[in-house]
Amino acid sequence: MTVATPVRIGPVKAACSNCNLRELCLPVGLSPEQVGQLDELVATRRTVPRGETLFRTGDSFQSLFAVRTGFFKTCVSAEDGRDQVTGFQMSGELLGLDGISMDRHACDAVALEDSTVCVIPFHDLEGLSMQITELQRVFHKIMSREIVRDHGVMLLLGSMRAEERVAAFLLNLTQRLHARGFSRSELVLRMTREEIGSYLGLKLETVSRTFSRLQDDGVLEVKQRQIRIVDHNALLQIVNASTC
Amino acid sequence: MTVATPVRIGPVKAACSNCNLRELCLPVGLSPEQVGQLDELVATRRTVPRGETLFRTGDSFQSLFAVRTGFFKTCVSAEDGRDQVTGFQMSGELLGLDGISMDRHACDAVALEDSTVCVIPFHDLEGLSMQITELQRVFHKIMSREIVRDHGVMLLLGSMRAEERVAAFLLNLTQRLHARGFSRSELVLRMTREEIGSYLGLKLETVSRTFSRLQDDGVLEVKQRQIRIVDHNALLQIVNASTC
DNA sequence: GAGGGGGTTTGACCTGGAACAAGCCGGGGC
DNA sequence: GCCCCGGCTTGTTCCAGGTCAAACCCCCTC
Repeated sequence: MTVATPVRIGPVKAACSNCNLRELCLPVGLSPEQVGQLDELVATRRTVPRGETLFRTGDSFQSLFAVRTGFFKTCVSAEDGRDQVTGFQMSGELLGLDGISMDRHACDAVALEDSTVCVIPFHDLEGLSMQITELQRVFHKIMSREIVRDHGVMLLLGSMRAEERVAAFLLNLTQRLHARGFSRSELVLRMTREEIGSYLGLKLETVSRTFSRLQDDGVLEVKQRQIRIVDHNALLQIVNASTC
Repeated sequence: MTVATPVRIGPVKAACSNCNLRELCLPVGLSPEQVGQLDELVATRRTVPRGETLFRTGDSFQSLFAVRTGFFKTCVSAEDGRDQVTGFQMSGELLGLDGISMDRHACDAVALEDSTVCVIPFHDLEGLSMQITELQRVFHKIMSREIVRDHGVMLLLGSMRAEERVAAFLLNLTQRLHARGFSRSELVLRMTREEIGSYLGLKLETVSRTFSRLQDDGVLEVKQRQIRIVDHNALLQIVNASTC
């Protein structure tokens, strides 16, 4: 039984049972036996080197993917080439939910660092979730959570100002990283200023200026992609600041 | 067996089997017997007078709702009171998917005209979809479609200019209305300029000005909430126009 | 038919973020 | 070591859309 190394290409045996992301991923709340049944289904992994796509708009949809290690962005593009980053995914998060509706992927998923994903054949997942109530429930919650998240992004894009967007973005990232055992106050951005800008509906210069301003104000320390949150409360206040 | 009248309040017997929205709603693609099983489940209707909420953020989540007649908006609000319209729902469309993730609704649903909805107890729906593969599949597709739609809105909010947003909005509305047998070129807006603006991330004045400009350019005829699309292609061009 | 009020239009002005441009910084390759 | 290049910062200018204000329109009520 081979062990996956970061550079290895091709399928490798996965196993939810001994995965430390159990509590953040599809198996959340399932009994050990049920997770065992999932193991059968989630049999393979795939490695995706930095910069490569996991899937692309229009690709036939067969499987969902759970990020095991690494970091992804998803983006949709208009006919005219403009594109929009719709999300950043880290370990334990699912990719590909958009593909279910038309049996084709509706966005591109790109690895922002060398990554590995677990391949979850969707047909099999539907089958198993007809046997395991809890699995069905978890899956529905995950889809619903994505919808709620998207609505939050709409609120951000539709009614927040640049500084608020950046603050909300940082708080969201650190909160998710913290759930994975990382520091609440230090983070390394995996994406460029341009990708952040696309996600937040801002230009990269605006993102950069906003970081600089927050640094001047003593809220952040910014060294390229290394961010230290000096004043967490200030960030919270920026997000909640009513525009009155 | 009573018949629902528009002003009647309270539950009334529903029936998917003889509903003319079958092909746009949850039963799409199910066999007659399967739709019969759905009938058992979708037993009640509710009327919602114009201006009233169907559910509110924080309400305990029990059921999904299928719009039968009328028109809704959903909106999320930030702590500071700002709010963002996240969607407009017409007949055949589902409301409440956001509630699954936390067992509480995560947005408000408000009727923009006197409306009726079919009540779909979610627990029962999950139960039935463990028996009917096709129902499970349809439901997953509906959730996924919502995610894809949301990503489209993010693209709109993140990277389109006012005129493009308004054009995309009108094309989307007419396309959905057309699927329900209405004209492709005439529509009556059910929402205010302010609600359109909130959805599109614009101020009501900007929405109004954009309508006026499109009217001056001979693309639309606007009489208050009555809109006639004079030049459908022009709208398409506005949306697809690359910014080069 | 007078009055009122919510929604809408239009005008004048202002500003936050975009656009353009120049320089900087840091890591990788030779 | 040096150079190169992609990503980042910072300065300047500009404009789309926001803000504020006034008037208008339609419908409803009395």
